[in-house]
Parts: sequence; structure tokens; C-alpha cells
Amino acid sequence: MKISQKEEFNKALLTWYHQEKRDLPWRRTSDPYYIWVSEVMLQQTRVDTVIPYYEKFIASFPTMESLAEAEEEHVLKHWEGLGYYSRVRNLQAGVKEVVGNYESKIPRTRAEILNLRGIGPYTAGAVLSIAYGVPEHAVDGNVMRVFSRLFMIEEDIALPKTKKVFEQRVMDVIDETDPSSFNQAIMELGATICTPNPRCLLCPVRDFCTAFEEGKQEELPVKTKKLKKKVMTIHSFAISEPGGKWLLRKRPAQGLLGDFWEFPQIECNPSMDSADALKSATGLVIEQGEAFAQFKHIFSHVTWHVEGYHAVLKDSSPIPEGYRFFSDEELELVPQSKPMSKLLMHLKNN
DNA sequence: AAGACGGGGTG
DNA sequence: CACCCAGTCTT
Repeated sequence: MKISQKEEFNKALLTWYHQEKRDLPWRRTSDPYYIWVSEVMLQQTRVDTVIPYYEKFIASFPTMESLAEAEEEHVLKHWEGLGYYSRVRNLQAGVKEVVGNYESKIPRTRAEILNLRGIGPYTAGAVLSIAYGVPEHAVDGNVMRVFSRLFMIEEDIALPKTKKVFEQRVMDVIDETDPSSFNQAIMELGATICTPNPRCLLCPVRDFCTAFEEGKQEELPVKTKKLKKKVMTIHSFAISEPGGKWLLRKRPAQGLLGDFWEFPQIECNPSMDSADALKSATGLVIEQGEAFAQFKHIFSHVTWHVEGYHAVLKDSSPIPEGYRFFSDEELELVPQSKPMSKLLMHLKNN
């Protein structure tokens, strides 16, 4: 989208929002304290989960004074099951600051409100814009997803510094006449339409979306995956031909063990018979499989539990593209993974 | 910049 | 089961 289209964009966005927005409890109030409570509850938590908690919390602590004076244990009880319990401890601490230092008036500037416990860049912007109508950015994961597509921003949203790019872009586009609706509309869009798997045909602003124009909406946002430890169970099939040759396949050039040769293998699905799984994954049809080896192999970020099966290929089985037979001599000449050579060693020794 | 913090929904 | 999600604080 071009910045010059700002006015048409905001008209389309806000019209859609006013028509389609969900009726949520915190959208029926303009009390800054209630907005604050809702925004804290909504951090990392779904709307449907929050609603009953919000109702009960507001009923029990209807004013900032009542929350400030309450026992922490009592407050915590109202958060039970919501998770991230430091949120509510920080909320109460922040409310105490407002009651004690700001005459129970939540500050109206980003710099001041950011000093409050539990209020970070997102919540600051959300409260300022929604409760006070101040044109401030409120950038969360949804906003980054939506804007990355609208403007084809391809920077990695997993990097903290990238958020500044989005905050600046929001400030360029935000509707100064109704910042509250603008911020909520972007988040509503991200929650209902511009989801990870976007439903572009329903989108009120797809005509402004650069990613949609170029068919790249599925590729955005760019987010490097955290390398979490992964554990997989792999079934490898040592399939031999009557002549004594082994059936191997080459791994993809890219990624782990690129271009290495290995036994046909599948990620083990416990609910499925191994031979059936092999057939559906590779097309190979085997007569039978007999377990002959089992070991663990650890790569940098993934642990394989390898189970080897000695199997006989059915006469009628197809040999898929990328598979070929190797004699023992030929095998010496091609690269193979550690799990592969371990299995081979096992076979030779037995 | 990376890790901790909870729980629930989803493919 | 891995991954995602309306973030903030600590290290």
C-alpha cells in the first residue's frame, strides 16, 4: 500500500470495523482502568478465555482504589487459570502507583504511562488510544502480521528491533480522527481475517494490500523459528534386493544432511502400521519388516530415535524417483548420515 | 538479544 | 505433538 492512499484505506477499514466488530465487554466502556484490565488480560490470551475473567474481575474490583487495597492473594484468585500470573501482580502494583502518585488518574502520555508496572510499549499504546483517543501505536503480533502484508515488510518479526519499523509505519497511517477504532480495527482484522492462514476474499482492505497484489500473503510475516529441541522417532527400512543390493534414497540438497544417501525412512506415526506409513509416504511396498536395530542420534537441535527394519520389497512395488540400488562397494563412495552408517554396521555384524 | 512465564486452540 | 497466540520483565 502507498501512504498516499491513507484516507481511502482508513475509510474502508473503519467502515468494516464499525459494521463487523464483535460485541465485547470492554468495548462497552470508556473507563481507562477497565481498558487497562482488559488489555493486560488479553496479553497472550484469547478473547473467549478472557471474557468471564474480565466480568468477574471488574465486578470484584470496580475501582482502582478497590484493587489497590485488595489482598494480593485475593486478587490472584481472580486470575486463577488465566496464566502468566506476574501480569496481575504487576497490574496491581501499577494501579497502586496511579492511586498513590497520580491522584487515581492514569497518565495520558506514553512516557508517563510506560513507567507504570506491567505497562509495556503495546499496552501503553492500547490504553492511550482506546481510552483517551490519543494517536499512538499499539503494535502486537497481530498488527505486525497485518502490516507486514499490507506493506510487504519482509523484516524478521522475531527480532526485537523490527518492531520499531512497524511502530513507525502505524504512526504514518493511523487515523488521527479515531485512533481507538483504528488500532482495534487492525487487531480485529488480524484476529478474524488476516490470520496466519489469511482469508483474503473477506478482507475489507485487500485492494490496498501489497502482499495480496503479489500473491505473497502466505509468505508473510517473515519469522525465524526458534530452534527448539525436537524429538522424533524415525523408522528406517533396510530393503535388500535378491542380489544383495540396498535400496537408498538421496536427501534433499537443502537442510539437514543435504544430499546424503540413506535408507528410506519415515517419521513414526504411532497410530499407523510402519509398512502402511512407508507406503503412503514413499509409495514403496514391502512384504514384511523385522526390527533389527534401535538407537538414538542427536543432531544440533533434533534427536532421532531410530528403529531399523529389515524388509523385503514386494515384486510389484514401484521404485519412486530419487531411489536407487547400491552394492556394498558402491555404498562406500557416497556420503551417508551417521544413523545410516550405524544401521549398516549393525547389518554387517549380524 | 534471549529466556521465562501458563494455558488453550489448532493442524 | 509442535506450533501459534491481544507482551512484559529479567538476565
